[in-house]
Amino acid sequence: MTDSAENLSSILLNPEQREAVDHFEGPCLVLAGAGSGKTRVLTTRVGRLILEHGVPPDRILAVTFTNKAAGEMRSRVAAMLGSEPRGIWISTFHAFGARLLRRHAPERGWTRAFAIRDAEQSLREIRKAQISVDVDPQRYAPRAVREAISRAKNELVAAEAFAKRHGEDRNPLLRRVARVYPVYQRALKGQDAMDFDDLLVEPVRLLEADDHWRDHYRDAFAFILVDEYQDTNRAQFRLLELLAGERGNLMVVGDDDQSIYGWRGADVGNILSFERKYAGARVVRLERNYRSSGRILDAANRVIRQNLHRKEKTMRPHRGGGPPVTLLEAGSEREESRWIVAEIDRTMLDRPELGHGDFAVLYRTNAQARSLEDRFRQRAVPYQIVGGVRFYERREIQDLLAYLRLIANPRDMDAFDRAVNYPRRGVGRKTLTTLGAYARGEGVDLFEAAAGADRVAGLPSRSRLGLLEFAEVVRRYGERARRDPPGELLQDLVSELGILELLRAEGIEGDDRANNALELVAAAEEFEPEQVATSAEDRQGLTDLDLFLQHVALVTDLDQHEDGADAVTLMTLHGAKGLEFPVVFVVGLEEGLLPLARAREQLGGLDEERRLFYVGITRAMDKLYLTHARRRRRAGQISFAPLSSFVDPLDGIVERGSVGVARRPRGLGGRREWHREGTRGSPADSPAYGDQGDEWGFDQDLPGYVKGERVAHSTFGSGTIVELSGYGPDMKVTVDFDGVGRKKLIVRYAQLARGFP
DNA sequence: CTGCCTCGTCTTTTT
DNA sequence: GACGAGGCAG
Repeated sequence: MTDSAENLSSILLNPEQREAVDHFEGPCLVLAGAGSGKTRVLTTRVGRLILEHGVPPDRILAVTFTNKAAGEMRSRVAAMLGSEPRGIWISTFHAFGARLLRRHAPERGWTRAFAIRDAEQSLREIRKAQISVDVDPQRYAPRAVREAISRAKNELVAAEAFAKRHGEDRNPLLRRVARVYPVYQRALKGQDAMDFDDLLVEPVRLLEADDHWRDHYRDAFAFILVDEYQDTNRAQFRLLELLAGERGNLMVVGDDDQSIYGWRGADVGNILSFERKYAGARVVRLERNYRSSGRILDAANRVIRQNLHRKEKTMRPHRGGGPPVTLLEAGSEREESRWIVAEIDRTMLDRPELGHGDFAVLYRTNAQARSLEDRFRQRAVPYQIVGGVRFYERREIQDLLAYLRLIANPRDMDAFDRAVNYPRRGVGRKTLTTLGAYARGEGVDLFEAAAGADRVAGLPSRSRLGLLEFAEVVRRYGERARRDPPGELLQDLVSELGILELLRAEGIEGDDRANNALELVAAAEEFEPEQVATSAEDRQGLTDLDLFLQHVALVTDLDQHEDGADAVTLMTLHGAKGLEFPVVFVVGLEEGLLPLARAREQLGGLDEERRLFYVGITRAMDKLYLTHARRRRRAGQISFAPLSSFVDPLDGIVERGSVGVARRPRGLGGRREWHREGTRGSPADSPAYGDQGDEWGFDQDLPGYVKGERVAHSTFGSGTIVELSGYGPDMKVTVDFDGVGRKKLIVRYAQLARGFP
């Protein structure tokens, strides 16, 4: 980026970009297609507001979705202005919410040191809540319950309102959620904890309820800018609305074609709502693409045109044709990985100006990273996997964090449960039940009960001792936390508990785990409270440990992507949004994987998958590869799937190749459905079916049932196939029979009749 | 009573 | 391939 060298007013902008940058007061909607320079527009506008309009930086609020995007904006603004403007608010929605709540949580019933629960922790809390209101976690998956609660929060439906609305719902899940949600919410509050969604919801409640603070912040944030606006959910829209007020100095930048977070409650409709709410808003469209070659852009346009409900726009190339898009068919994911790594080697020989950092491999699911990683390792090609098993979600990290959380907040029962028996202290389920009963009887919390384990009847001496020792450690560190920095606390804790020795003794992975623990210590030592709470006033009453924990909860691995690194980037399509690479591989283009099979079950799900594909394509600057594997291991099973239908519109413009695929007659097995195969006993296990010349005969053997197909059964009547599994004689179908419900049938016995209406 | 083992289920994407 | 549940041995 040469922006820093350029004088602000001489930055090259096209007329549309200039219009957006020049926009001063009032609402403005920027529809910015992929690669149209939206970050440049946002950062340049921030620069102009400060330099040319004299707006104090602390009255500018810029919100993004990811820490990565926030960091990018921050550094580009700094580069443009020579240094980071003091006091400017650039952060993610969630970090912004957390920052407001650090000031105002007491008005909402939490303390300012509130704990932030990550997804895993929420799940455990929900499971507990389910059990307490007698909703069987086996029957109602806690994940599904969490999703429902999260959706409700995103739509600003509080627990009581939800209970009232859905207590008698026809949908049995929602009826259960109506019971769980209030209990879950009370449990969080009782432990001084919030989940991610609360970080958005509670600020909204605060501003809605309190005129004084609403006016205060409206005045404080004279100008608001929002990146990736298409990904906002209802709560976020409301928050913006409250902050912008009537004045509406609000610039939102988004692209409906890149809306890929619908599953998380994002509502593209917010683009329409914006136009409705701010009827006089200026609308600017950025349709010139500066990133991709003409060929790549052509492919992108062809793909996205398949979506019907979109704001019509066509990205126009700024660059010439470039090499053709390559479509590769591989026999298996191993072949796919091999070929990709080999192709990277080849390309680097051809084009010595490229480094490993110029390549990216993008996939739909994190699991796909595995076979790629194997191959990159084998061939010693440097790579970085971004996302996946997140550092802060690792067991050893969570164990240590649990101590810190409990030290900071003895009310945190999730932390208590996790830390109390780590390292092993002979405290198991029974001991905890006994302790819990005692605590309830005495009206104290678990932590106090543990500290008084002496007085608890019916505990084995080993458990009693363990509890006392544990309580003593936590108490002692709790006192230290008031003055000592988190790095020091953690360092001492790790050595006092003998964590490293314990982890190293675990065998193969032990050393890695121990190193991770050390990395956490290092992260704690490097932590500067000023990063999180800039003003001394915001830090008042909070320990550095409190701030460290709030910070950690909002950091993900995705932020650790290094642009400068000499390594191929491996990440999900979701993770790739906002990035660009000279050479991009979009892999796993199979029906059922991209698009994911489950997406078909949701309204608009397929369109969202296609947008995801579009996002992947538009990351590429010079060369784009699309790959698919005929056979792939998924969830311990082998699946077969034909080429994704998403590639159809590229017919005729792609250069095709294949590797490790036996030739087969056309017209056979061309059906667009993917089938799952049991590994056990299937011929795929035998060495004869290696990577080459593999599944000859497989496709032909598969009874041609297709998901969605209508069938009839002598007893159950007619129905629709909703699931296929198993292989050959073991093949099973799940059929949703009209009026009878779902039945899983073994094809061999079921004698299904086909071709039913 | 705790801890280890096996079994079965489900696994999309992320702040 | 990960995690929870449930069973069993020490």
